[in-house]
Amino acid sequence: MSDNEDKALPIDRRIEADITRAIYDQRMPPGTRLSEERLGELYEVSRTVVRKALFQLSSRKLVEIRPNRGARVAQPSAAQAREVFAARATLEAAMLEESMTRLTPADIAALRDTLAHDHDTPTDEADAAESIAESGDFHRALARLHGNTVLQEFLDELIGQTSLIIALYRPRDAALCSHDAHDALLDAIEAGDAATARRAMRAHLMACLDALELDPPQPAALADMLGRAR
Amino acid sequence: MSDNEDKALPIDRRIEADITRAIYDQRMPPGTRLSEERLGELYEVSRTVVRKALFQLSSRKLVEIRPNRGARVAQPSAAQAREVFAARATLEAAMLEESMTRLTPADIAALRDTLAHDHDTPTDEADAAESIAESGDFHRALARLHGNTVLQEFLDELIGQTSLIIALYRPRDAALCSHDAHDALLDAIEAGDAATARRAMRAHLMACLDALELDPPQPAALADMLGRAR
DNA sequence: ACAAAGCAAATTGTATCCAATTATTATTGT
DNA sequence: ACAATAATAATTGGATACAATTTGCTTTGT
Repeated sequence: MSDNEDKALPIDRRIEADITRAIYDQRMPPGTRLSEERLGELYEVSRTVVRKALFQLSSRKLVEIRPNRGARVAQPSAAQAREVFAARATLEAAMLEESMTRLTPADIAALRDTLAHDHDTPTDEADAAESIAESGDFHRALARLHGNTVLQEFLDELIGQTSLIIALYRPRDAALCSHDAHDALLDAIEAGDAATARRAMRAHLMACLDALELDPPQPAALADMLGRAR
Repeated sequence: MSDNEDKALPIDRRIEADITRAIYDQRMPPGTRLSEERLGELYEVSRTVVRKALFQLSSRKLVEIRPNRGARVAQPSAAQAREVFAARATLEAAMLEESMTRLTPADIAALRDTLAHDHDTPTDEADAAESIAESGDFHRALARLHGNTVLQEFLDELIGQTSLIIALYRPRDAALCSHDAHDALLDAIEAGDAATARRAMRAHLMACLDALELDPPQPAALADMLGRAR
């Protein structure tokens, strides 16, 4: 009875879900090799079904499959990172603006509850992973209020990719997409009109993007590290 | 030398592309069964690679795979149809509004050329299929001007699903997403500001949606067809 | 003659096997 | 001792074989 959590969903879906969760929770860093045979023996299943799961994951851009070279957890480039955030800004701003007419005070209260619940966690150390996951949840909850499941699912994909981007490009200490930022965003939503909310959302996402360290970490500074070479 | 068009792309990609094109061109109606064995012998390839292609297609929602029941060309429900059009309206309106600052007269001229090229075709009869494909091309071209490839690819998916929706729900004669409508849209873009263009795009897509016959074609009218039954 | 159960054919799901490619290690020559 | 090359091991791509499920048909009983 306490064997697997979801008993109904097929084994390949379970593998997919497990890897997805591991990526979201920052346990599987970008670049991690995903050997078909290894995964197969882990789940006691043939490579056939593992391959199926890996292909599904690659269609969501969470893993990258290079021909004859196997699958790895994807490593989005800086350019891709910028595009994902730009896409999120466009999409989430538009969705929020359209939601504004329908947004009830109860909706906003519910969102605040989610945030308050998160405030308990100290946000101190390496549980930044949890903070990132919760940030995603907030954006997902906001999108759900819009009501369009097609856009919801697409945003889900983008948020998933954002996990990888943050894992790759977040500076050592900086907390990203802080709860405070979400609080401020909610304030703007509550107080302002549609256009204001739209701008606030875009500003928030662009701030998150700016907090990243997308520029290469000194690729040519090698000489310096070797003393007074060259 | 004249064997296959694209020699470089792997066989599973080719199958995928062929089916995609067949759907776009309305040659493969929704609901068409896609037997793994049949496709395999058609392309002289094993079921393994056919399955791969079919799964890719299902992730783009062009085919529907039901466990142990095989794959069919997808049949989006009326509810899904509405959501896809709503998603397109939100997305394309937002993208267009953001493009407006960058849009040069040359861009608009290029778009008009595409439309003029299409005007040649009489739009008379069953080549409505071609008209539909060209309509998609117009929207794709417009999206390309925005510059974000992530949103571009997503819109591509939505346009693909739109092919299925039109195949399912377009009334007998009515031409959908007419060239005239696109001309008018371009006029609005050329003349107006960002907000105007946004509204024009939304109005255009909603007009397309309204032209569809989404309501069930008299599911309870069966009795009438059978004379004075009941 | 009709309904229901059972049987047979076809189709999908999964495992295993072989071929092809890539990565790693060993070897050899300078 | 190092570089380049050759041999070997490991891993993925694809085909075949078998198991499980579904579908259509036949048969049987009332």
